[in-house]
Amino acid sequence: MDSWDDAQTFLAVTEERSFSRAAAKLGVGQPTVSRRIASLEEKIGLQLFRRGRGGAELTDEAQGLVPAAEQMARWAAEFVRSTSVHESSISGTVRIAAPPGVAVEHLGTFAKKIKALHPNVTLEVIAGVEHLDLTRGAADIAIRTRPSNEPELVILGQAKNSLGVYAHADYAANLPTPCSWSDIDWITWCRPFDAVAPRPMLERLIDDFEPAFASDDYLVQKSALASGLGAMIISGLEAERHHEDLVEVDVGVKLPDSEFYVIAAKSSQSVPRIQAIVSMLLEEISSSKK
Amino acid sequence: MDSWDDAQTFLAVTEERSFSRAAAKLGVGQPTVSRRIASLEEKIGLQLFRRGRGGAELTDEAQGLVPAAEQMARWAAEFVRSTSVHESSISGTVRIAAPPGVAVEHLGTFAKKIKALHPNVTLEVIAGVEHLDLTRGAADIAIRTRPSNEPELVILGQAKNSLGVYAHADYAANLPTPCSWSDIDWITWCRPFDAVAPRPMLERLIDDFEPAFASDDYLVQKSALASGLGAMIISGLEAERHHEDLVEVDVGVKLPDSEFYVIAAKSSQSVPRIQAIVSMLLEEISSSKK
DNA sequence: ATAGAATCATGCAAAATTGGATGGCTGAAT
DNA sequence: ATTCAGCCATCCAATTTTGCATGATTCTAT
Repeated sequence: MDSWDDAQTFLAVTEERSFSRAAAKLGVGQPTVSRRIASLEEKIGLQLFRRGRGGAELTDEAQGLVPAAEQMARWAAEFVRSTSVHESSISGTVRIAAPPGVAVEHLGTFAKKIKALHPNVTLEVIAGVEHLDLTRGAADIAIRTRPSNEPELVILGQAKNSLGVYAHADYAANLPTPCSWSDIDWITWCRPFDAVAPRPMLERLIDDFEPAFASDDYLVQKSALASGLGAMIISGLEAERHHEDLVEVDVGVKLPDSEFYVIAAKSSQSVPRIQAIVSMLLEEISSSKK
Repeated sequence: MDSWDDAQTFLAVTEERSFSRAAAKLGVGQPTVSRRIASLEEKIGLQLFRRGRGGAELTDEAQGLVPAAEQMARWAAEFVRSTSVHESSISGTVRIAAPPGVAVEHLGTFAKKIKALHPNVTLEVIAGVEHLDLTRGAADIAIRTRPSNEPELVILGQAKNSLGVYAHADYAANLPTPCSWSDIDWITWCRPFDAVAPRPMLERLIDDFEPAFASDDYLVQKSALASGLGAMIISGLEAERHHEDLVEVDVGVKLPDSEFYVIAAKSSQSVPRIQAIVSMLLEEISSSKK
């Protein structure tokens, strides 16, 4: 009769498409999930998942259970947020989701400022491109490259970064002038992040685009850049902050600015610790805007 | 970190205004609720309930947690319903909420018909006037005297009953002719059902209305009626069905018909066993209409 | 083919949760 | 004033739930 547990377990398996991953997400053991699903299946007399090598796949008959479970999850997150409204001190954990580049480049130093001002706040940065559901509390704040139009979310701020093609001086010296897109040895993302900016843009601009180097790790890309392997598209701010020996490569056109949006669930704004981090984040953004 | 359990327990205590009643509702022991609430209070650092002699009262600071928990409950009920959509056989439990009069008078015999057609369905009749929340699965079907305008509910059918004043022949013989409202010894509801029809109507019609006899139990009222203590307002159908020795008392005016609405949560209609019971219920109603 | 790596299911001991009994408290009725 | 009935908190034994280790299975890659 405990439908709440059932729904929670069911949803986790549905979303993770795996008993073991669902267990990890729920913070329990894999056998527990296995048994819970088995008992739920027995209770309602219907196979919910096809177990296979690749994990667990939702059966057609079980599709109908998903929406209600999703709504429960949404309101569960809302419940958690509402428990934080009255917290007296700015403390706890705040999770920020950001694209890998932004995360590596900006949030580390930002975390330091936060620690200075709010020593009891732990910042968790989730670097990735997965579309985490803020309404469900997968993260508290997201930095995204596209604005959101979900009604439960709100855009708290936005920033523009002027982008440029940068390379190590030694590498740039060997480039022809004028230099075209296809002359450059590009360093960018590889699977599973091959849809992360700026790679899609490069693929649009260059026929049969093939990067000279690619990594799923931003720091690895940067080290390749520093070694003079090729060029990357990064923000001017970033270039001047860390790598004085980087120079901008003139490709004849001005790159469009990259945009970032700071997004949160509406109700997050009434949670003191999230409010505090957001306001620092917005300040950080506006001060770096020039 | 298990906010789902927390929310469930919190909501139960909020609604029952008592740890022990909440425990009963959840099907766990009272100490369990006590501990769960205590641990939740500790977790969020806020007293949620004022414990007192009369039970547990929500503190002002905790009011904000209610809406999210309510929504979770709503979708939990929805989840349960969705698990029943694919049930192959018409079986399980169907809960019908009805005003006490209707419940006693009609649903007993109705239950017999259902058992004949669907032997695996258990009918649970909740006789009462509390406004049970159908969207949360407190009941599957409700018979109410007023239509509902909640968007999540749907009116599946309605019926009219012609009402009349009935009394035992011996009692009626001693009434003056013509007979007025205040001449009659009325038998009707008492606390806590003093707002149930037809008592409010009687109080409107008769100054300083005081029933000759009142009970919170419909059967007790009927037995008082049969004993010739006084008169009751019941439907003609009901009068002729059970009590051949009852006669209608002419009070000079035709009483307004009483109306009943059969109501269910929208999504209940896709649950086979509920669908089956509803269709029988509607048939029953239309056949008794004449 | 065959080894391998990933999955979910199962057996069993350990840990967490539970509930019954009990105690303390508070306000109402005698 | 005192009993009383109802409430929640606490203690401890019993049950349930859990997790680790292992087994069975299936598809992939060599």
